[in-house]
Amino acid sequence: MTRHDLGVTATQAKRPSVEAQERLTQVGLRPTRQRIALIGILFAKGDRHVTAEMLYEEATSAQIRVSLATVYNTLHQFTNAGLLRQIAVDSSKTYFDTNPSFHNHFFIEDKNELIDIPPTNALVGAVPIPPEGYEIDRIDIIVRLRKKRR
Amino acid sequence: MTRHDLGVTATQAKRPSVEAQERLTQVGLRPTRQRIALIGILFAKGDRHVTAEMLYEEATSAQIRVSLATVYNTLHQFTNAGLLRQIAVDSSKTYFDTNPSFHNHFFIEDKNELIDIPPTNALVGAVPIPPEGYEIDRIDIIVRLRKKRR
DNA sequence: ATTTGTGCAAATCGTTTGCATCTGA
DNA sequence: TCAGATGCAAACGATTTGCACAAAT
Repeated sequence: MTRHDLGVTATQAKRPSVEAQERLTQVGLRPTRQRIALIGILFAKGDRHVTAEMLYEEATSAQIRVSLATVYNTLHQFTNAGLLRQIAVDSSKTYFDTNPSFHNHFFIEDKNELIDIPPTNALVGAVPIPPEGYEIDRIDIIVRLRKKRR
Repeated sequence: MTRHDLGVTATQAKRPSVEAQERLTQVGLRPTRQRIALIGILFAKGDRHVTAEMLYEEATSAQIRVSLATVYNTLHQFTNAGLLRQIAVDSSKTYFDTNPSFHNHFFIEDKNELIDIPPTNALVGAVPIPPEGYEIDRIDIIVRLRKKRR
């Protein structure tokens, strides 16, 4: 079980999960009803790439009462806590990745979909040396894909 | 002289440039007053990373009458024509790079500044294989920098 | 003369904020 | 009890759009 996999199934998402509660407490966030529910949805099924709107829709249709503003707050709190990673694909929507460890992404332009690049297929290289006084915060690599024209 | 360097100096930017006109015609855009002026500003001094707002300010203070909407239009037209490259650093502002050829960027987080990674310092590696039916449009690599803490 | 571009203001859209109310420790 | 969290609606900021007018071919 990886660090970001809480082992919560989709059906469990609605019920308070002990694991989710512990996880929240660990990172210094109060285990509220909304946060427990959201953490449940986010980590229920493997790695995901969600927008605030997507998560909000999903929570709402799962009978979880939560406001969009709280979804935004929660996503940022989880990101600061290291549970999520933020990804900038374009200047409109912001995506959040449930796998915070370093890896790269394919972005399928005609579907606005973000998928992990399998590690066996990864783009790796020398890490550049930052200018004096700065250090690397993180490296974002996005490989943009378009439909192959034949 | 590189392909994207028109050799136009800052002082020439205000006067219609034959080179700018030719360049526009080449890519199928009518050489209008605004487009000639903007192309002049953009390529006057080496590689740059501008936002629509930045370019608009610069044009305005150089006595060039142009609307912000036209700046947006023009930036997109130039991008489609291959004169510029669009860079997504975060989900607020959109940056345009006057060097459309492949290279990577440092993003200085505390200054919201984008700079080229010198080629000698570049991050290169194996190019990942896209999923079936897709091909690589482009690869965006952004190395985010924060002030070194001592 | 016809097509294309421009400017303005209003509209859009994702995201943030202010503030009253609620909740968890 | 009471700091911290939530919900709502209003505010925001970057970008886009509709449309009348202007400029280029």
